[in-house]
Amino acid sequence: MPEGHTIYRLALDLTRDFADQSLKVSSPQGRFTSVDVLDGQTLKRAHAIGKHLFIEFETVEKNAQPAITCVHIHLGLFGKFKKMPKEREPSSSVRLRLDSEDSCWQLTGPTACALINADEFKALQERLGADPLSAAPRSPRAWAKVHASKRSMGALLLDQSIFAGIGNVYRAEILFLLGIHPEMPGNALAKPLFEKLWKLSRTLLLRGVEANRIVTVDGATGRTRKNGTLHAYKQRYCRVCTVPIVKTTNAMRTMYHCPTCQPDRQTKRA
DNA sequence: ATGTCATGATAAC
DNA sequence: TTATCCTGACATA
Repeated sequence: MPEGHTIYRLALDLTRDFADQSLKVSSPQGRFTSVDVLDGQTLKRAHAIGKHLFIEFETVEKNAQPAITCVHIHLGLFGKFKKMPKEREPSSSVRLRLDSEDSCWQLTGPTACALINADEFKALQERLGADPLSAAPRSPRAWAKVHASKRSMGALLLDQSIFAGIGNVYRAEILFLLGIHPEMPGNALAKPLFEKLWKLSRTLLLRGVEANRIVTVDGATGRTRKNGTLHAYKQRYCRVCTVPIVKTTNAMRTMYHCPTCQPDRQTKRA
């Protein structure tokens, strides 16, 4: 499930496998047209902001100083970026393939995969809000936006210009764990509870990076399919109070909440 | 075998 | 608010 944890983990894994190595870079699908610029160049690092992945290459052209060339990738709903056995032949749907001596990664189905210049990177950086994975444990700007908004907490958590990296699964889980009704307006959230929310987002995302999947239930390993790893998202019954989970729509996305554990649409204190 | 929905985001109305 | 893009898993027939 590509929410922020997936992208952060990808950045770590790509950096681990490829940093400071010259790579064979190709687009078997042919839709990443500027891929030639990167072939044979050195990958310096990969990093993430929210659900956006950036891979930086040091590119050297003839008679020119080395420059940094940045690839911007967004998986969207369907994208996958996975490590493959090196001997695997790329299928015709592979948008981007990276090969080192030892490792091979393939990208399929992304919403975005393109070179961007420094200005375009800057614009993205400014468009995105703070990422709980990379930013300080508190985010004054996110608080200011939430505090000033009468939009629902469900909508605000999905807003990438406020919480970069939170997706539909994490929003359901975070609101459940804090007992916040998804329709509660942002301006009704007391500051201490916002601080808790930010810290919890960071904790859960970090756990997601480690497990490489979303785990919000304490003690759930996520290894077996039977022991659920989630509290509310796509769950039938609340595992705390056993009441049926309610399915609604919030900000045009499916929302799940427990009517007993998240009863209160009014002002909430921590 | 066919249809529906999904972790996301954008453009256009 | 809707249509649209990309792909795969699951449900229904």
